[in-house]
Amino acid sequence: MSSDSLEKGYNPSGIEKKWYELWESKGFFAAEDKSDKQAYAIVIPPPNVTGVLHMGHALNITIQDIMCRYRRLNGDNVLWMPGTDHAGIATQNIVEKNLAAQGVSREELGREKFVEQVWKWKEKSGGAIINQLKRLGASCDWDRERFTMDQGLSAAVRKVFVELYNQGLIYQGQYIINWCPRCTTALSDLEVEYEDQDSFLYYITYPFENSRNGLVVATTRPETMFGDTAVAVNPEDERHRNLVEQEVCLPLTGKKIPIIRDAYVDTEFGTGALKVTPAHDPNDFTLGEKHSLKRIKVIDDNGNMMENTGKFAGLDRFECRKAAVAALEEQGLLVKTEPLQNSVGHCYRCKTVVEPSLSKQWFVKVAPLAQEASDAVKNGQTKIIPDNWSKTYFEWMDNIRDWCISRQIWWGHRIPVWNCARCGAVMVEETDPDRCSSCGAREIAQESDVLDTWFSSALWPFSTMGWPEKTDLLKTFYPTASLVTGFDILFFWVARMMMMGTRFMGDVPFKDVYIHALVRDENGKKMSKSKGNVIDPIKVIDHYGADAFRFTLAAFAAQGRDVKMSENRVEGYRNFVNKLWNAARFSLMHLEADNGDIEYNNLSLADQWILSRTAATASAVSQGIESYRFNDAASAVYQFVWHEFCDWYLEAIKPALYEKEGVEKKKLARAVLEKVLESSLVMLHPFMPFVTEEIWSMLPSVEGSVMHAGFPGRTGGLSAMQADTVENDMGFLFEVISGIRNIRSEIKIKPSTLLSIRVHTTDQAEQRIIETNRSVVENLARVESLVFSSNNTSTTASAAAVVKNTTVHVLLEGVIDFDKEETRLSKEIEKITKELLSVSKRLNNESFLDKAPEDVVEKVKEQQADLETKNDKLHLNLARLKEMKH
RNA sequence: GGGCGAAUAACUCAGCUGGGAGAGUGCAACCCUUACAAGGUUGAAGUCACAGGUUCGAGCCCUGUUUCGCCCACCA
Repeated sequence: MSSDSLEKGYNPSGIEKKWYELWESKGFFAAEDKSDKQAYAIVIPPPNVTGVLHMGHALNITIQDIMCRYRRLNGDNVLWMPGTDHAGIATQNIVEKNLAAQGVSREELGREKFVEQVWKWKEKSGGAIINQLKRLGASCDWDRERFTMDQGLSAAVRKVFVELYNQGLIYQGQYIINWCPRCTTALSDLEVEYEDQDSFLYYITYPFENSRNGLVVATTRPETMFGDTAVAVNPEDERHRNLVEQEVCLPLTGKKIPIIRDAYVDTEFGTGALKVTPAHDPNDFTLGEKHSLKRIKVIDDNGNMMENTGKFAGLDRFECRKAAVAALEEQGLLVKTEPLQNSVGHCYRCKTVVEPSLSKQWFVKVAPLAQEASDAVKNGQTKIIPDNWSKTYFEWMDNIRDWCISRQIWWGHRIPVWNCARCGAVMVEETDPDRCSSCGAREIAQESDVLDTWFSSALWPFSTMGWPEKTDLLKTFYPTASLVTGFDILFFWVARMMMMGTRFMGDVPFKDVYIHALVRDENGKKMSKSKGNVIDPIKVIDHYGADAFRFTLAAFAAQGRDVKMSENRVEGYRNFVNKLWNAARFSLMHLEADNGDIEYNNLSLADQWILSRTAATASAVSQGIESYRFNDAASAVYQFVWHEFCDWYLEAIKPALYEKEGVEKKKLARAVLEKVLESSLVMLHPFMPFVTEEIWSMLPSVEGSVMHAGFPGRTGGLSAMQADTVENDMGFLFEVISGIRNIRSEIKIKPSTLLSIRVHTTDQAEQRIIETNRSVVENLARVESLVFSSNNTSTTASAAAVVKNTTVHVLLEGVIDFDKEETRLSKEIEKITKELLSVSKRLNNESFLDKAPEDVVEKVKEQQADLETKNDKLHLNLARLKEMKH
């Protein structure tokens, strides 16, 4: 036996790396393109190539790995498809920053060279996160790793674009969009993050011609006034009902602009007069459309004032705000300024304030796609778990606006549209054309814009499997089983995959969407670099081991909105890993290469019990994982391993293992011990892959990897009836032991003192249980002498524990402390009395007897009977004790 | 403005279709009993946010209130 080589404490460093490399090199994570086995697929939410592993990834990956490893243990053909996302703006920003450090701008470099640089960066430092996923133990099929910009995926993107265009679902047009002046690109509505901000509301007089009077408008953005093409009032507004003027003068410019009337204007806000800037405000844009107003852009792509703003030209938009206000004040046109909290949009990549701006962009007409995607969830083809997210999903799908998909950056899928310089023809092609398809001219130019990153991610579930080719992989694995993700990208990603999947595959991309919580710090705050509250998952792994960390995440993964991460908790599960390690160390001292078969007919009660519990646990773990209740699964196996296997079972079989009951018993116990340890390792493997594999490799009786061991059966070789009896009997034995321990502790008998006990029982079965498990009681309660007595009246001093129909007397000659035992008994009686009261109250209630279901009434009656028996016996003992005191 | 969620032991949280409240940590006491002190045994600790209602019975269902968090929306 090699237990000498096992360290006392489990040390994960080195072990994790060893096993991960072995699994990978042996191809244990590989899926089969075609197979008779049940197919099970998950596509990874592709992290950004720029990504660094954070807690959110860790939870997300752990959950998926648990499901994949669990399915493999059940013999499925599992595909966990990995890859990364090119993350257009984010990646471009990083490379630009690097270049800036060398004093080079991307414009200086030119498009082609710049994109080359990005690829170089990607090869060198991109995808670092993949190695971090491996540290976690992620069992992805790495040979299939994909990238949203690789050839296959790019082909898929083109095909989808062209088809959507041909279906009339992609169009180009001049609309107001969200513009980031820092990234100099358009953004979709989703890519704008709104934040409440302390601003000012400026009241400005727009005078009538040749008058000191005018309309006072209220605005938070005076700098846009140069683009005003009207002032709007509500026709119902009393204040403006008698207005005769048709125009006002736009201050600082001298231009005349019309007064329009529209019910859109809120009479409650400001002065009830609204300046209208169709080129820089989405609402004003619609208003302008309705009233055929001119659209005048006054802020350029970099956020500076344009030539048409006169002396303000060239100023930054916020500088201009100050300057304009000052100028207005000087002219006496600023009526007042009051503070106002409003919500301002920021770029989700660089946090710059977004400028709503008129621009020519490409859009996807999403309504028809959204309809299909919405229906797929309504009719149950895809299930969202937890279900309350469905409502959010529907809500969004129902109110969706067209998706701006063009980005004015260089890193990404270039829009496959060419324009002919000669005849103006527009070509939308899957393969690059070399001449105009209508006039044959060679002077054609491709659109310079690239597509929104999320456009390619939307195709991920099928593009990664080889679409548009008809691959075996698609046939085998599409639609995938589950998509696991946080709710923060429900709209960005999940909704769009649903749209593209239903449209291009004719089937949903996944059957289940499991939305997990977001990980926050221990105070419930979002982890962010600026707050400095980020816990680095890799550091946690270094410190506590990947297994402990994964188990913590699983235990935390209750279906909810967020989980609070604390290292304290990880430490607890590190201890659990260590507990398992030591249980294995102990077991290995007793196991041999051949421990024989389990002879079900000769097993001890403890053996039968642990087999029954193993089966029950296997069932609970399966159910937990299959229903996305990972915390239930984790706590079931935790409870089993620590408290049932270690605390009770291992202690209970020590007499047998040390051959205090003969060779035969020892052999039987070994066979069961082996089986239960193996089952425990397998059940734990999805949660703690490394330590379970390490221990597995040390078992003398098994070969191969724990990954292929097969998930334990759910019956344990016992019938349900047997299991019931066994658990009841064992429960009784535990109570007897706990009763004795309680007496020892409460009346302060040292643990080193061996006890003498006398058992009195009126129940044959109970006597038999104690008798046949005598050594268990002796060992666990530290008893040296155990006798049965038919006589319940004792002449010697004793403390008594009552369990069902049995009274256990702990004999206390010389050591008894009457007072302590009296207090203990009284306390016990008090407790019982209380319980008895509540039970009787129910049984005395006629409506309860009348209306409650029979089995409930029956149960309560039994409870009452048990409590009464116990109560009687306790009183008897208390009375005797008092007698002896005198 | 609309929607979603949370409030349970000192702390962090479980508690799925209503039957009488659990875990981990922490706390207290005792113990280095030949796997484990990263451990063992025993114990204390809760008007389940508040107010009503439905029910024989409510942490769970209904109504309202308070506090906190998140998401969405065209808050000049």
